[in-house]
Amino acid sequence: MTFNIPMNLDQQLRQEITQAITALFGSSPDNLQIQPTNPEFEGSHTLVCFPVTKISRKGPEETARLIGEKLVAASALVSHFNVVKGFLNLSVADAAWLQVLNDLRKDAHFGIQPVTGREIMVEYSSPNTNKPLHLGHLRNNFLGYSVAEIMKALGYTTHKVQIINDRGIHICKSMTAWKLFGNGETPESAGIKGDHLVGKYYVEFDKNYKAQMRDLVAGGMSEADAEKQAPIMQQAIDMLRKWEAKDAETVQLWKMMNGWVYSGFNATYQRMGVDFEKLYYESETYLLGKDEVLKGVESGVFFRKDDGSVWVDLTADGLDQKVLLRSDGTSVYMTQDIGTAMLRFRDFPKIEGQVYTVGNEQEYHFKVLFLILGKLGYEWARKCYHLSYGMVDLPTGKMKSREGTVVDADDLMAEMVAEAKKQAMELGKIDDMSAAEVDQLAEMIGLGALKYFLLKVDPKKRMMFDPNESISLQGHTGPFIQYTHARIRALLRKAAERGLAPATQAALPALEKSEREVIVRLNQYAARVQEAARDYSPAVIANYAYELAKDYNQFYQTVSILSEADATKLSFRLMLSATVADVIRHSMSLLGIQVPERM
RNA sequence: GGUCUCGUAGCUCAAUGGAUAGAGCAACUGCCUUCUAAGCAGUAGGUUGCUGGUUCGAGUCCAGCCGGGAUCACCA
Repeated sequence: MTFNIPMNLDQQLRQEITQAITALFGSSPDNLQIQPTNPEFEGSHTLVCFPVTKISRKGPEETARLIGEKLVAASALVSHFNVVKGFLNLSVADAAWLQVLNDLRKDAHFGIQPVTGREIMVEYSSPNTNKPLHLGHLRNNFLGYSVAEIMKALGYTTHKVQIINDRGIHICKSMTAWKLFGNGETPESAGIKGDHLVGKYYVEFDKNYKAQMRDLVAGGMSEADAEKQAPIMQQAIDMLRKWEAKDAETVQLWKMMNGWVYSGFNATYQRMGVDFEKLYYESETYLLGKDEVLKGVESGVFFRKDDGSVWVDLTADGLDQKVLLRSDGTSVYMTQDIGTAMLRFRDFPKIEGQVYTVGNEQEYHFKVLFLILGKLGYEWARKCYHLSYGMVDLPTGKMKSREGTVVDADDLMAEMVAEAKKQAMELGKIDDMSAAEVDQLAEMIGLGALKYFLLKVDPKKRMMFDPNESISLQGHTGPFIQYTHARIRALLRKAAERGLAPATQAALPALEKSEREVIVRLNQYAARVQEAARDYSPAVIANYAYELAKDYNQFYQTVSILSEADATKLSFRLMLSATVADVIRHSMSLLGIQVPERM
């Protein structure tokens, strides 16, 4: 499938610069460095001329001047230039900028050139089922969802999935404690969300476990022995054994409590605004990798030790040896992940790879996993990517469930929405809204603030979550950008009331500085989306949306729009505003953030 | 200890090897009788942890050191 894609301004300019340099000096470097001009200088595009001096055999300033003169003479785009040291600052003609806006206005993809026929899978969330979601899961979910949306915007068919860690000792702990102390309590009888109720018994387990250990140690037992010997732990281990033996009563309890957790999770996911195409359950996949590992033993990829355990030797890759099957033949985490990966490529044969959104404490694990998949001969192993993100720290330090410093996802979302509502009411701009409309708006703003806060930071970096600062709705925040959108929409409504419509085709003799700057920013959007996808970084989009909103606000505050006497200018400014609103909405949607019509 | 990773304004964060390192918050000054002030303009705030090296050019690359963090389980 081929498209007739019109060349965009950046590509055209690059081509013209290459031609100019070739005409002047006989040849041109392949990778010309063209960067946005610093705001302190005039122009929009800057050619860094130092690398060209090798070909020009002249000083950087003279090289820049010669190229600039050539471009002004030969290029329809470049209107004038200035040289600062070795930097050639180019000013693009206003007519060209107007063309950029006209093209953008007509393009449903805002200049993004979609690829087609490519598919990718994005895994995110993937919680344990023994406690509710917390702040760390929020970063995970928002990141994974956003990366999937960004890939989608580039034309990929994306499959959002998660692996639910529904089996193992952790859920057995909650089950044991519930059995011992629950008295048949249910989410309904307790009036508590299912995931929180199960989490309550996980905490209950831990409390009793600790008390028992203390007693045992006081009685002279070593700490290591006490950890294993504590009666309640014995009961949990017994529970796991029964589960693996498919004991009917245990399986029934397991199903019931996991069911509570799922309905709780679903409510949380819904409020978060994330979704999944398919859920994988560890209980259904944990045996799958075993066959592949055994096959690997036969083909010599893995080896068996005397005690029967199976290992992979990665010392040649600079890593260690890693166990894949225990001596009793059971699977470990790695084995399960091998099986899950294969299952997913079987379910979705057209995906070219998958993105695993998992915290950076598992970097070693994924390095090993991808190496193993490669050794097993799977081509797609090279296209698997660990979207590794940093921990979210609190001002008090690391979140620790044992110390009760975990920030609960449901609580946090509720607080953010409540704060948004409070501030909206105080401003008094929405007094005529119905209660339902106010709630809907508060939801949009509160979640927008939270998502933006977590997404604006480079995913790879560890970040600080200060509850007081994060709840702020001013400055470099989601609500700032939402506000800019709402204000434009209000402007357009008011214009429509007065019978004024945005131009469909902009035509002006010249642009105001602030107008040109907004168009220059709009022109960068497609490239920034590409960059975000390349780096798996929603932060790129988040920062772009902020820059665009800032540029627009400056324009908004500098020129008059509805009271502009010149009808051509007025309709052009409406068109520019409408385009900004559209790009804000689009870019924010890539972050999973909705924008309001008024606020 | 081995490996990986981070260290930028008081705080939280930006900066494809390029120009005098930028925003927001906090502090201080202005701007609502005119399109939404959740906004705009301005002041102040820096030896980019330290020392070398590579380069025309280093916050960015390399080496060493100092200081955080992660990881190195027949846990997940």
